[in-house]
Amino acid sequence: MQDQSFPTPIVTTDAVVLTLEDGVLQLLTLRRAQPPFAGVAALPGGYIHPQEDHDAAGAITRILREKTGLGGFHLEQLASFSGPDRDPRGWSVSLAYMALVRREDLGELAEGVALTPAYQARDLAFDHDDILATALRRLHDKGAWSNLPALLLPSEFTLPEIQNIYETVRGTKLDQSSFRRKLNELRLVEETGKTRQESAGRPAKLYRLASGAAYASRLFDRMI
Amino acid sequence: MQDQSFPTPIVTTDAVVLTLEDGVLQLLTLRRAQPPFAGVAALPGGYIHPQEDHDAAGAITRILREKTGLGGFHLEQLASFSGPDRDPRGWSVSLAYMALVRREDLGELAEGVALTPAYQARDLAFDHDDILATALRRLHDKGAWSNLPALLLPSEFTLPEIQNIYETVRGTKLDQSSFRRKLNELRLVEETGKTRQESAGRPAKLYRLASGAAYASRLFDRMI
DNA sequence: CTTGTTTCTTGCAATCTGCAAATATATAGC
DNA sequence: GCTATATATTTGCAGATTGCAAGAAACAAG
Repeated sequence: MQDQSFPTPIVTTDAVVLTLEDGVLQLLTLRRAQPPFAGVAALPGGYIHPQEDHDAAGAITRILREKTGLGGFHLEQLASFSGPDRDPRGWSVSLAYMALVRREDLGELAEGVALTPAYQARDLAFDHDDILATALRRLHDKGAWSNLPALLLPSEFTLPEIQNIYETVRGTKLDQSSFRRKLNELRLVEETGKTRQESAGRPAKLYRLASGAAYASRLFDRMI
Repeated sequence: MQDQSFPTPIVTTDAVVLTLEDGVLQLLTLRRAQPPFAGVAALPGGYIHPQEDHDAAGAITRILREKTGLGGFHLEQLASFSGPDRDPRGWSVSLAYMALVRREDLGELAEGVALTPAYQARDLAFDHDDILATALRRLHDKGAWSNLPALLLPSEFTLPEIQNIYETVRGTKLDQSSFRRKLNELRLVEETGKTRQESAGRPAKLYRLASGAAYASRLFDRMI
């Protein structure tokens, strides 16, 4: 750490914003107005403003608010992505975050903002395909032992719905009775007293996330 | 991502280098020669050199080689640390890595380089205490389901030794028969045919890490 | 050869999981 | 209303996994 006689990297921050719509995991993208990659879909992101941002998490929070109106979501660091080629403007670093949002908290989508099925999204600007893949992997991993996937659900949901999001992020079917046994043991959800019925069949009870359960322990002992 | 009319953050990279000496987890520190924090122990780190570094991992690899002579270790990204106060020179970002090294690959320690017990290390320069805490947490978490702690062991080790490092990073005792059963199921280790005897008692067989086992699945189904 | 020490192995009760069947509550058609 | 169909929810239990504890093995020292 001597004198800094080197060109300093460009520093940006980007976010993989995920939500659940009709049982499908959706990625929020922005169509870029300016070069580079003008017209291409990209993760929301931008420069850090040292004068106003308290840290990188504060920067991405500000950027998400400015560009999508979003406020109130689960935010966690993903990783950093760096190198000379990922941004045509020069050697750059992106501090990548993952944000999990309830669809109802997203409201109407502003101009240029779109939702696309997360597992099909491709050809994003920069190396954003890689960043997305990292987020999906993280969600997969934490799906084995945390309540992270549940944060995507609406405020009230059914047991088939919560099982479905876990199956989606894990990419496997889960045993229904085992899943519910765990939900009870961990006190992850609590009944609202209401029920809901789509199509024919027995109505499903509605649940909400239990207040204290920011993080449960693992869901299944034997989940990989 | 419009014009960059803002002061750009300082970008550095730092590494928590851990190794095992006499069964104790040790942190590699450098005594700082220059301000800020001259004379204080710090994690090895430095500026990224966009001209010569292919990415941040390349930068920290170069820095570790230059400052400690080290080459050949397990390296993984930890997190980024950012903000206006962590470095007196201004708003900064550190891309933090964790490196796990065999003590035998570290050789003689160069001037200014020291090993200190990782769980007792305190009052490091900058926010390096926080970075160390993040590394120890990561090692704790991955100790539940990966072979990461085993990468700290010498090339030949005994079963009590490998169990000890897992118990150290997890902070708990593990059942001996269960631990060995898993080691066998996962084919994490293989016998060398040799034995070793310290003090009294039955000699311990020597093992090496199995070649293919870069990452096993979880060690114990029920480990948190 | 007996005792002490450390390593290694085995047996088994208690717990956890996955499968499958049974039960509950609705709609739709007659 | 009654039956068939559909979806949600619960229950029972065989089989797998784990933690505990005791046993067996290999060496040093007296």
